[in-house]
Amino acid sequence: MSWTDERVELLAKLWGEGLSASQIASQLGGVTRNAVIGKVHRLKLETRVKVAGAAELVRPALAAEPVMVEESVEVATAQVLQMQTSLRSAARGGGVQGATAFKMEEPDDLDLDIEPEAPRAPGEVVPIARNLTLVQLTERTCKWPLGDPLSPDFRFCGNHSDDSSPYCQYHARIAFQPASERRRIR
DNA sequence: CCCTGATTCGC
DNA sequence: GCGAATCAGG
Repeated sequence: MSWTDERVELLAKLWGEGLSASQIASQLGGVTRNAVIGKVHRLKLETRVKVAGAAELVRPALAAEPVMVEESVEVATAQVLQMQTSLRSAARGGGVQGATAFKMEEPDDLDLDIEPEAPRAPGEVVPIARNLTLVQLTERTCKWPLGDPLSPDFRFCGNHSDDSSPYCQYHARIAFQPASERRRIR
């Protein structure tokens, strides 16, 4: 695959929106993240504020000059996704498993993260979804769908899934229920 | 281990 | 110009 004008244009657009090199690579197809990074450098379009993994991702959107509403939403979305990734890795690094989940008893519904149809026992822990888009899924991200597939807000859980499984540990339990355990699920 | 971008250098 | 390998890092 070569760098046609169209592909370069898409690259520049996505890079400007704050997507990571690997995400852009998967969306372009036929190239690796290394290729994307290399191209970005050759094009000298470094404008993006440092990414370097975690730290501050709030600044860029606010510092940028006025943009059209729709574009702002896209940027904000990308940043939120990155933030979730950062928070997740931060929690993982601390070895505190509880930090990535919350008890169902607290009705502090963060809307997007709750699967209404999922039956849960009191006190059972529900993982917070990463809300990844289709192109962000990899071999080891949970592919449990969240929301309306026809909506632009459609996302996937995206939490880590064990090698062969298409779902994270939590959603695998829901997806592959033994007949004995399956009770009334509307 | 998962991920990020940066750089080098043979092609 | 291209991008795999490598480096440095969260």
